[in-house]
Amino acid sequence: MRNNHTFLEDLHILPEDLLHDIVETFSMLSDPTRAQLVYLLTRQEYSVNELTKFVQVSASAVSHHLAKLRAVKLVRTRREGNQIFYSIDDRHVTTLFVEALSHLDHVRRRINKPLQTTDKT
Amino acid sequence: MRNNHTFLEDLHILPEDLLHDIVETFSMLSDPTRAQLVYLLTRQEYSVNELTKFVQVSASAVSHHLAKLRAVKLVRTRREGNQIFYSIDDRHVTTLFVEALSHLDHVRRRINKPLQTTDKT
DNA sequence: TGAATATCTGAGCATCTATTCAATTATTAA
DNA sequence: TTAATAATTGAATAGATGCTCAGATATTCA
Repeated sequence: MRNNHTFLEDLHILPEDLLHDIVETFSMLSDPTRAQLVYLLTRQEYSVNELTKFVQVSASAVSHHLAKLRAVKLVRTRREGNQIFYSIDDRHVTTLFVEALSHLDHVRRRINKPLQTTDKT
Repeated sequence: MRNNHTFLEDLHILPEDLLHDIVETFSMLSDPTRAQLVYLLTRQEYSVNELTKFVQVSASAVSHHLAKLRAVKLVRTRREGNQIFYSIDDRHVTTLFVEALSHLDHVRRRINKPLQTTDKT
C-alpha cells in the first residue's frame, strides 16, 4: 500500500527544519526581480551585466540578489575573464519554477480566455 | 516538434502579469506560518480554531493569514454553525506545494543522510 | 435577551527586505 | 602603471510585512 510518495503521510504538521527549507526556497522566488532572474537562468547562463539589462534595477541590486540566490545554492558562478556567469545550480528549483509557470499559465488561460462558451455547470 | 510545454519557448523574459501571479503565489508560501497552514489544508479542511492549535501565533494572526490566502483564491471557506472551515481552493497549489515538499525532502535526505559510503565521483 | 464561543478587522509596532549610493576589488587592455 | 569595465560589498533608507491588542461581528444556547 505504501509507495514512493508516502514520506509525509503520517505527519500532522511539517517539521521545523523542512518548513524552513520550504520557506527559504519560496522566499527566493517571491520577489519580482529575483523571480525574473531565476526564470532567465532556467533558460541559459548570463553574466551580471547581461542580466541587468533585463530588469529594472541597478547592477548593484542584481548583484545583491544573485549573492542571495547563491548563498542558498540555487545558482552557481563561473568566471570568464572580466565577467562572472551565473547559472542554475539546483535542478529541482528549475523543475519547480517551470511547473509553477505552467500551472499558473494554464489557470490564467482558463480564467481569462474561456474557450467553452457553453457552461456545463 | 512542438508539444504542450512550449508555451514559454520564445519568451526572453516573463511578461509582467504572469510574473505578478508567480510572485503572488510564491509569496503566499514564503511565510512559515502560512506555509504550515497551507500544508495542513492540503491534507484536510480545518476550522480557524483547529488551525490555531498547530501554529505558534494568535488566532487573530491565523485569521489574517487565512484572509490573505482567500483573497488570492488559494483557499475557500465553508461556514458550519459557529465555525468556519477552510480548505484548499486551487488544486494546482496543492500540487505545487506537495511537489516542492517532495523535491526538498529528497534533496535534504541526499545531503544529510548520504546512504552510499562509496563515492562514485 | 444575555453569555459564550468563534472569527474577523483595523491600528500600531517591530522587524525584514529591496533598493540605491558610494566605495572597493578584480580583470583586461593600453 | 593607469584607465576602463565588471562585479561585489556595506551602509542607509523607504516600504512591506507579520504580529499582537482591542474591539466588532456572528452564531449558538440557555
